[in-house]
Amino acid sequence: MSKSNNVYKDAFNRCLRLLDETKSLPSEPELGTLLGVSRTTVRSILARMEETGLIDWNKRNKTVLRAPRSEDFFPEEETDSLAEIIERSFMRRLLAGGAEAGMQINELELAREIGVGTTSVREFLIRFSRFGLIEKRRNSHWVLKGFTRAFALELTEIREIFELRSAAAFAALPEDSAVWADLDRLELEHRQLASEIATRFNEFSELDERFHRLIHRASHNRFIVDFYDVIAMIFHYHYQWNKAEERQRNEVAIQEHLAYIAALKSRDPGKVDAACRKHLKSARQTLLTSIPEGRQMQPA
Amino acid sequence: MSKSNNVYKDAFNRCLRLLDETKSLPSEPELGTLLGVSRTTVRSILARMEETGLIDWNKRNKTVLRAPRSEDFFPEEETDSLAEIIERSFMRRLLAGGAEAGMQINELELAREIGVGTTSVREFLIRFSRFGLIEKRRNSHWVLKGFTRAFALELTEIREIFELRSAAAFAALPEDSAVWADLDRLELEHRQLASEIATRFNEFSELDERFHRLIHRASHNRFIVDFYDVIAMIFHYHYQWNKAEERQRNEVAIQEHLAYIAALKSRDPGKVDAACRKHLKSARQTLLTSIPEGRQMQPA
DNA sequence: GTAATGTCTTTTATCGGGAAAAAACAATTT
DNA sequence: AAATTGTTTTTTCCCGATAAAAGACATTAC
Repeated sequence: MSKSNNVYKDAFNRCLRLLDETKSLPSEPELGTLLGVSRTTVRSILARMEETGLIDWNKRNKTVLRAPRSEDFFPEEETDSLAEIIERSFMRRLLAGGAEAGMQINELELAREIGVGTTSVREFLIRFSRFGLIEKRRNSHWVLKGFTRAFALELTEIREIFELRSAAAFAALPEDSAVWADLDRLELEHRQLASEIATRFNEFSELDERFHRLIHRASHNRFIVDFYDVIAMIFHYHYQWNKAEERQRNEVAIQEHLAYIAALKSRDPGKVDAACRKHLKSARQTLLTSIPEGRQMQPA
Repeated sequence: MSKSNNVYKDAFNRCLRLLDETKSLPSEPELGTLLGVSRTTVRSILARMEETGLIDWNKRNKTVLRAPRSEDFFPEEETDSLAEIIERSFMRRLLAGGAEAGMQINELELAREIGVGTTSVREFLIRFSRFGLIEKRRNSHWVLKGFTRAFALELTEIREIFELRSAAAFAALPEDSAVWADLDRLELEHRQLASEIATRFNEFSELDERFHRLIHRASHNRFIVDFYDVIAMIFHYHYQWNKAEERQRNEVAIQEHLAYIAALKSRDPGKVDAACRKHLKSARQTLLTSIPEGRQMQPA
C-alpha cells in the first residue's frame, strides 16, 4: 500500500456535484482544469461514473444518466491527503493537553500512532517547522516549543509590522488596479454576512483569511505573503478550539473589517493606519485571551 | 547502503585535532559533549584510534601514543551530511546558469544526478522552500522562482525592517545584559580583522554572520531570528560567486560595523538607526550589483 | 555514591520499490 | 489544423527495511 488514491476520490466527489447542473460533461482536459487534476485522474473518474451508471461515456459524449445519490460519494475521510491527516492528528495532540514545552517529539511513535509511514511524518515535521512551534536537534529528535503566550506575542508582532505596511501599500495602489474590485466584492460579502450573522457567524473565519490575504498581497513581497500561512494556520486551529463568544467576536471583527475597508477606499494613509491598528489590536486580544497566562493552550 | 557514517567521520577528524593538544583524552561522555555526538559515536572513534595506533585505550585510560598524520584523517568530502551535499549541488545548478525562472524542478532527475535517494531530495526541497526561491505545485513538480532582482529586493526589504527593530531593541537592553560583553568581543575581532585585512579579508563573511545574528537575537522574536537563516544562506552563496572587489567591500563593511557597534554602545536611538541604515543600504547595494538587471544571477 | 564504562534498545537517516497521478506522445475526430 | 481521445512513459508519494547514531539500562571503577 504505497499511495492512497485520495486525489481521485476527492475529485470524484467534486465531479459528482457537477452532475446536478448539467446534462453532459465537458471534454477531458476541461474537466481536468476544472477539478485541478490530470487527465489520467479524470479518466478514472469517468470510468467509475460509467460503471456505476451515472453517465453514459462514449468518446466525446458523456451524457448524465441520473442524479448522484449519497451512496455514490466516497466517504469524506478517504478524500484527505496524508499531509492533512497528519497535521490534524498532530495538532489534536498538541492542543489536547499534555503537550508541554520542551517535550520531545518522536517520529516513529507519531507515525505508529497515526498509522502512516515515517517518511510522511518526517516531511510533515519539516514543513511544519517553519511555524516556529517545533525545532530540530541535529541527528536527533524534534523539540516542542509550545503554544505559549510568548509564541502568540511574537507572531502578532510580526503580523502587525507586515499588515500595517501592506495596508499602506494597498491604499497607495493606482485607481485602475484590479484589487479595488476585489475589495468591493469582499465588502459586499461582509455586509451580507453581517446581515445574517445569527445563522452564518461560523463562515467568518474563511472570509477573514481571504480579506487579509488580499491586503498582504499588496506588499508584493513573498516573505510577507508567505508569513500569512503561519497566521492562517494558527487562527484556523484557534477558531476550532475557542468557541467562546464566537458569534459576538465575529460580529465585532466584521464591523472592524468594514471600517478598515472604508479607510482603504478613502486612500487616506492616516485613516488606514488607524483602522488597521484597531483591528489588529482586537485580533491580538482575542488570541491572547485564549492562552492562559504561564500555561499551555488547552482546548475549550 | 542506508545511511552514511559522516557524523562519525567528521567527529573523528575533529577528535584527531584534539590529540595534538593533550597527552590523554577525557571520559567518553565528556568527549561526546565536546564533539557534539553521542557516546556510541565516541566509542567508534576511540576504537578506530586504538586500531590505528593513535592511542592506547583501556577503560578510563586513553593515552595518546603519537601525533596524527594526514593519512589518519578521513577525506573532507566524506564528512559532509547528505543535506549539505544536496544543497551544494542544487545551488551550483541554480547559479551555474541555465536556471531560468519558471523552470520546473524534477526530484527524480536531481536525485539521479546527485546520486542520492529521492527521499533526501524531497526533504531538502521542502526545507529549502522557505527561502522563497522555489514553489510546490500540489501533486506535481516544484517551480523555480529564480534568483532575481525582485527576490533580492523583497529579501532586503524584510531584512531592513527586522534589523532596524532588532538594533533598537538591542540598544535598549539593560546595562548588565550579557550581550554587551558579546558585543565587546565582536568589536575586538573586527579591529583585529581590520588590521590584518590584507591577508584575512575572506574571514569577514563568518564574522558578519555572527554580528548580525547577535543583533537579531535582541528582538526576542523567533520569526526575526529565523529569518536570518534566509539572509545567511543567500549571503553565503553570494560571497562564493561574487569575488569582485571582495577585499575592498569587506574593508568598507568592517568600518560600517565598527560605526554600528559604536552607535549601539552609545545607546542613542537616533545614532543606532542612522548607523544601521547606512550599513544595510550598502549591503543591499552589494547584493544588487551582483544581479544583472532583468536577468538571472550568474556566477562571476 | 557518583561517574565512568559496557551492553542493549530505540530512533533517525536513507534507500529502493511500487501504486497513484501527472505528463508526454500518438492516433483520432470534428 | 486544432482540439480530443487513446496509450505509454515518467514522476510523485509513500511504505517498509536497514545501517548509523542516539539513548537507556546495567555494571564496574574510583
